[in-house]
Amino acid sequence: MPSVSRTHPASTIDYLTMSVRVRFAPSPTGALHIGGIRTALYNYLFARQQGGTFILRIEDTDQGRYVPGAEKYIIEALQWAGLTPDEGVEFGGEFGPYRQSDRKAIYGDYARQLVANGKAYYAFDTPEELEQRRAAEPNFTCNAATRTTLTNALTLPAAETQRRLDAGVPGVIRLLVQPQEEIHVQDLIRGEVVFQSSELDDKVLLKADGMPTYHLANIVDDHLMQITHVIRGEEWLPSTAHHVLLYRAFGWTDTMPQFAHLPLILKPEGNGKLSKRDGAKFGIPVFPLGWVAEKEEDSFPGFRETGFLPQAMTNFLALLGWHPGGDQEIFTMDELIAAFSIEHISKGGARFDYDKAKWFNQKYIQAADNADLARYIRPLAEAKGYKVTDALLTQVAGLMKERVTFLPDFVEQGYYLFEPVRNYDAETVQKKWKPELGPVFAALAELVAGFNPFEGAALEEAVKQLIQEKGLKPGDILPLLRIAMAGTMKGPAVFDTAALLGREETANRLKLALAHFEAA
RNA sequence: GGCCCGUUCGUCUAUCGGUUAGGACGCAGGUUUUUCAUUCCUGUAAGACGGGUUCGACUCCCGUACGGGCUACCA
Repeated sequence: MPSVSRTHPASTIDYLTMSVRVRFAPSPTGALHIGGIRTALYNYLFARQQGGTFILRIEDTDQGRYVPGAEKYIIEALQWAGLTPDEGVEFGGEFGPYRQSDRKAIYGDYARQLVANGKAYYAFDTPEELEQRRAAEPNFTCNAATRTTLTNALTLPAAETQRRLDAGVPGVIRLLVQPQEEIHVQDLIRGEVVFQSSELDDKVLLKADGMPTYHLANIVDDHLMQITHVIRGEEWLPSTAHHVLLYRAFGWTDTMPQFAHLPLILKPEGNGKLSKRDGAKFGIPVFPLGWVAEKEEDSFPGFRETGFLPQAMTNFLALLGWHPGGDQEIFTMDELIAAFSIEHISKGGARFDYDKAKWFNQKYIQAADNADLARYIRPLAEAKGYKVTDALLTQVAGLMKERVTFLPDFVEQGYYLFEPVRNYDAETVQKKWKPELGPVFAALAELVAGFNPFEGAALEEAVKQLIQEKGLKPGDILPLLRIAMAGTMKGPAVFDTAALLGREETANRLKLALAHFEAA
């Protein structure tokens, strides 16, 4: 009879004395999806709160899926989001290397140790042979019921197995899953989840190319790096049974990390989890940073390029699947850290709500310091060819921040704060302009030209007085004044705009607008 | 198909056996601003279904339906 090893409760004492160590372990297979950022965020929040360590490990064991630039992207994205790792690739640490391809030698030894202990075995079936079996037998999987019909160390004479190994015949190492066992996983979010080992397959641990599979590398690294909590996506829940089996096989159950499986982020509309293609499909960013590919159609903008403040994105993501209770919506990073708790993570999938994301951004822009906003606006303004000063940008920020959603809105909606008016709103001109207003405009221009100091409130008072003297109402002139300054009926208070533009430019715009009105 | 997870307003969620089921986004109306936006106010709308357990169930249990994930020498 196979020996039945049971999960014995991990000695909780260890967790009380051991400092928290969590890791974010993405594969460099392309741009990091917003769901990945959320996973990183939760790990980060937990680490910070517990006074623990947040580690970045790169899981690049699949050479076929490796995408150049992806690792750099991941690091940049984490830093932009304010989730800088304490340890990991590019960040150093005592437990490196942190890139699995650089740890290749380690895994083979551990896999062979399992073979030596009878917990794993060599298997020589080729991918093609297995594919044929799967095609022929609907529910075929490699396990206790089928492994005796396959080509492996359990069915081959010992001498033949050795001959193949010596000859370098390609083969893999598979976990020997004992049937008839119950595997209990204690998930911090979902409670106890039970699996029947007879339903599990003999997972490949070491591939024919000598690289480990996710399962092996993950367990070995989490153990070696002394990871205390594994916070990852729900898609890993089914394979957690295998992971528990691996901890048992290695004899590491005492220090096995605690698991927390996060709910998935769902598409904005329709069914299924959010995917890479949804960005293009719905015309919204689903990545933190843009991705620049050789082909135009493979490139896309991210939250950053769309004009999100990183804090707005993280606040939005934090609440997508987690809530501390209470009515608070806006949280600083420090508040998130203080309030975070794994227990309050929801179980059900959360739909990606772009409207909510936009609202957060708007709120964060409104609340931001003008000088801080100026730093974000500068590159956008310079890209348009505007020559700007910090003083100007700070003023623009102050004038516009209550009416924008994205950072680029400052220079797009508020373009007339940087360059001449491009066109005048015809409808307003038609409705408000009368030839007899010409002299009034001339008087206005004169007033402006001699107005000193050129300050908004005082100018407003003077202009309104002038309007009154001419026997007109503010409503007769102010809309036209606005059109002269901005060309549109949308925007900041006219006199604030004029003050920002300065006396000379204001007078100039009055003159240009008058010419336009009279020609119309 | 098999295994696993899930299910409160359209969306994100609160509630941890006793509430007129609360908040936020969105939407609608109003207010403020002689523009737009902001602000503020009001409205809108929910416990998938069926059985239990209980004095009492959104909350616990079972079933069904629906949704999702996994089922690779991918992670």
